[in-house]
Amino acid sequence: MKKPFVIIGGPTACGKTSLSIELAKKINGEVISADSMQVYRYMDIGTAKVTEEEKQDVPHYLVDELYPDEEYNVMIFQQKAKAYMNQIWEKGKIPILVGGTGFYINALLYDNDFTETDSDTSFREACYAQAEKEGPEALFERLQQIDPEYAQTIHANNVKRVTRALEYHFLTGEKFSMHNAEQKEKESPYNAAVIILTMEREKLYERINYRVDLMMEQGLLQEVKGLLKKGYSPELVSMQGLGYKEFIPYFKGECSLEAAVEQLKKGTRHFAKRQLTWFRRQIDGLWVDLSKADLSLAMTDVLDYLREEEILK
RNA sequence: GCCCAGAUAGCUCAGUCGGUAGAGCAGAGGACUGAAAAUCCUCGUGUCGCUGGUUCGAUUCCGGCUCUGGGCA
Repeated sequence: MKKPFVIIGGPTACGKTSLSIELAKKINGEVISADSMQVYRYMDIGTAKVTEEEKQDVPHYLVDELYPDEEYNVMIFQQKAKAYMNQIWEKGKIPILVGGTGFYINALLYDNDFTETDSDTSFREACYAQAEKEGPEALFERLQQIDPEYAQTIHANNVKRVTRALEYHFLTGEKFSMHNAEQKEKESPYNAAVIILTMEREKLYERINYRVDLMMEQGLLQEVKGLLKKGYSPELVSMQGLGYKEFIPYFKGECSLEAAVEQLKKGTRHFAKRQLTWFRRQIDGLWVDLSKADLSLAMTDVLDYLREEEILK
């Protein structure tokens, strides 16, 4: 008997948080965050993290669990999230995965395998050095030699992806394309229902722009300054998040505050678009357009869907 | 009222020595399977302000008009 699992995805600023909390109260659920940035402590305003007040006593996991200089990636997310799911089921409750990081959602939903390897980054660094020195094509040629199938699906300029494929081959002796093909075959081990929240593009962009202005009023600049003051380097993965990296040039005196804010708005809009692309192509589910339905109407649709999918009786 | 400059893609502008046009930004689409809020790829037809004239042919040259800057009174 597969266990019930509810997933709420969607682009940033579309209203995932409030819907997920309402739903959790209705179906006796607890929330696990599928978000690569909200895990980090001290990064509250810029990540639009749920506040204690918003939570309304609904337990949340994978929020505020790491320091900004700690590593986080799909594999760590997957391991932690699985553990929390089991805890939630033991209580007789339903886990609700909420977030905008589609890659993480997939990883958990299909229980993809991420082979454990050591965290030695010397191989990667050598790859970057080569790409830097001889150009990305030189690195890409190596991939064409060992895994032409994967090379065909990827662009030579995507040094990050090329490097990962080379690293995978280096560590396992196998082709990355084979591994990926296997993972794509997988069926979900859960009785899962996926709800994807969306919104008219224009309205979503308006909300994003407005939310950034609000973040500035709430003291985003002080938050970023505080992180730097604590000694967190701009190089950290956490500091590459939207709402953080945009202010580094400003602090260096390389751009005006207005320019940094505009950059953040633009970056967030582009991000929302990429998220939508991911959900469209990668995951089937119920799409709920929040620009056409208010929260209570959307909730009715969601509950109907959960009954159809036999998550609820 | 007169003089000068401009009017070209949603925005800022380039350009066509006369053969119906192109950059940046904005925007759109896509990829992704251990950095994913990251990384990467693709996409530019618009009455060239309106209206006459010259011309085989005008967005380009000439005249008039309208609007917008700036200057002089």
